[in-house]
Amino acid sequence: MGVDDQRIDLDDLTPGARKILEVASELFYEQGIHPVGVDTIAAESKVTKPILYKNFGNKDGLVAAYLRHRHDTWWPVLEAAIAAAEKPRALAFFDVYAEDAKTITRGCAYLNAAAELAEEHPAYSVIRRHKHLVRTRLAELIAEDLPDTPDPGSLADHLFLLLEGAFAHHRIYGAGLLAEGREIAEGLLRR
Amino acid sequence: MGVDDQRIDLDDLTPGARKILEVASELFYEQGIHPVGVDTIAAESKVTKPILYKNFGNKDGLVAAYLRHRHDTWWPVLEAAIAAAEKPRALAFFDVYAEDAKTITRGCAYLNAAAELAEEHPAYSVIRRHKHLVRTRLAELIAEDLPDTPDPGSLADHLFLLLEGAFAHHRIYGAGLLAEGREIAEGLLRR
DNA sequence: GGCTATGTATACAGGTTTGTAAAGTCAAGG
DNA sequence: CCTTGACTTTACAAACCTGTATACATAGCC
Repeated sequence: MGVDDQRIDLDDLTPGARKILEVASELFYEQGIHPVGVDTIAAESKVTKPILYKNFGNKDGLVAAYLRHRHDTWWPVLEAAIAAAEKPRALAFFDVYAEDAKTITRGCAYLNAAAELAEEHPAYSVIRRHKHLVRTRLAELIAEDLPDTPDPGSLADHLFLLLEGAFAHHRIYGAGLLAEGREIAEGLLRR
Repeated sequence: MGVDDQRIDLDDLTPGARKILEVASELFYEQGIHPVGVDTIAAESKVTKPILYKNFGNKDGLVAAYLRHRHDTWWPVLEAAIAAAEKPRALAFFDVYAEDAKTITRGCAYLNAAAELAEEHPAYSVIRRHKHLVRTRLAELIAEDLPDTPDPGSLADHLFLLLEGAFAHHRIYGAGLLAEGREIAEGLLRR
């Protein structure tokens, strides 16, 4: 419960619902939420609209499911990178983001969605939760790996801003800024 | 020429066009681009649709004009703050952003627009230019005020990421992150 | 006076959007 | 054998969207 009661368990989804979610995830990220209609999603996934509405309620529900599913599949990738990383493990965040940026070219899906949606949208809490988890996980790693840091919370937020600032501008400045952010972060952690 | 040939000179606009631009700027920022229709803009500004299309061509043209106008009115405010600031003047960026954040609550208008628009959209170059000007102006101030800095370009980008990272998350984390970013920046500049 | 630019009022074309209704197919499992 | 659940097909309702056409009013300026 708590967070997990909103998880999307792919095994619980019918094949049609799973296909819809896959196609919607791809299109929503590549083109944004508003430009992609449910007709397009239904056509592309070869599953009909009534099934879409039966499974996700309405478009807003599908958007929320898209972001939840994206988080749920991405998070284990992050944790695996953290588990495999040398100390200071906080740099693993930069590596995972850089790896993502090789295949996805529109920056942060959550910030993009937040820019399009009103705060009342059911997906907005998903966005907030995702960012909150990133920020707190980063703070945990700093506190564990650099226990002698005078102000670990401030250092964690410092890295958070470097990481997220670079990713937010990925579409404008490309991957270079992310690499530069990583170098700066490395310098900060060495002291 | 160069950049200025795309400036929006408010004196060159007819009263109707000016009103349209004002109303569109407000609505596009507050609600986003896609949710605001031209009918709404025409109704709210009490100027009819044919005048809107005569002055701005189409909705895309109005969106581009919105961002150009926003930049053109904001930039002198920034320059005034820079002129009035003590060294290191780079901190003036944080103060202007923080002042903005008191009245506007949806973060960076340019990142928000970038998230909604395709790269082929006529407004996209306006977004790129705005961010580029911010980044280079910041680098100029660093180079002038801290001439002994070993790597001024890297320090400038460091501040850029702190500044923009905090502003990009304004809608999620509020003004606190911006204040924290400023403190971190102050610490970096003191050395 | 007459030209030009600005704006109004009204209506419409043509397309796209979300969302629903109704009837029927197909396969697994008790 | 028969119920249940997943899915299809087709059609439709009701908004909403961008953009245009037509005809008229008004005011400044040469």
